[in-house]
Amino acid sequence: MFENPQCENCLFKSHAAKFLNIKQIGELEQNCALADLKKGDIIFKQGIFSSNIVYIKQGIVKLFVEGPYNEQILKIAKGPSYLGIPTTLAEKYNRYSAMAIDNVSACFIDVATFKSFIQENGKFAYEVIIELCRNEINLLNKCVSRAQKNARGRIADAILFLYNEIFESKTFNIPLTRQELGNYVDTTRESVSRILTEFTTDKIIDLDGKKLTILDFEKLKLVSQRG
DNA sequence: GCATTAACCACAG
DNA sequence: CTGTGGTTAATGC
Repeated sequence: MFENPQCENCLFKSHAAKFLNIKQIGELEQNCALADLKKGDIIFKQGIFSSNIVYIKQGIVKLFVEGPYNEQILKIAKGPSYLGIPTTLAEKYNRYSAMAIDNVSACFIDVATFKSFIQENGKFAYEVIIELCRNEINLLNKCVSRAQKNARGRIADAILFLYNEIFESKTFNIPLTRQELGNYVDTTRESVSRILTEFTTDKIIDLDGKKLTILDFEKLKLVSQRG
């Protein structure tokens, strides 16, 4: 009833997987399972043993940790993207959780198989490293944003991030509640609400519930820098 | 002092 | 789940 996935001709094949040879593709097909997830589905959970690397083919996910008071959103990501490489390769128990915040199509890859590709196939490994590097640079930028910008600047950054990295369109539905957006940019849901209405009255954005349109891109970038 | 910023609380859709 | 108003604390002229 469950067939092995067809990795060779996958429409969402990762950059790294393009370098796998026939034998390795065969191993991947044997050791990987597909899942279609809905908004709100947990992909993996903090504190729980995990033996899979997840590859998101399509869809949007959030990575978060359960902090002492709130859930802290570490990252919003969309497919195609690997998920959980740091926490699965370096740790026994997951250090953070991942949840689908949209419909997601994901592959769960056996970690031993994934490790063997890294050890046997330099080009595959290189592509994986590049993805990890990009993630790290993004996190560094977020550190600076968090430490040195005020709430307006951080929310402007979040809007720019959603535009640049996730939707690539000036109109999109914010995939998070105000509370989650607050947890993402280190502020409260009240401040998010207030600042978004400020941006609306300043004609920087247009807002209708979750539907956001960037009206004044230059001004938004200015707010990102100066708050 | 005075202004700004943002968290916390409460209440209403 | 959101938006808004009041209050309060911290910080910087």
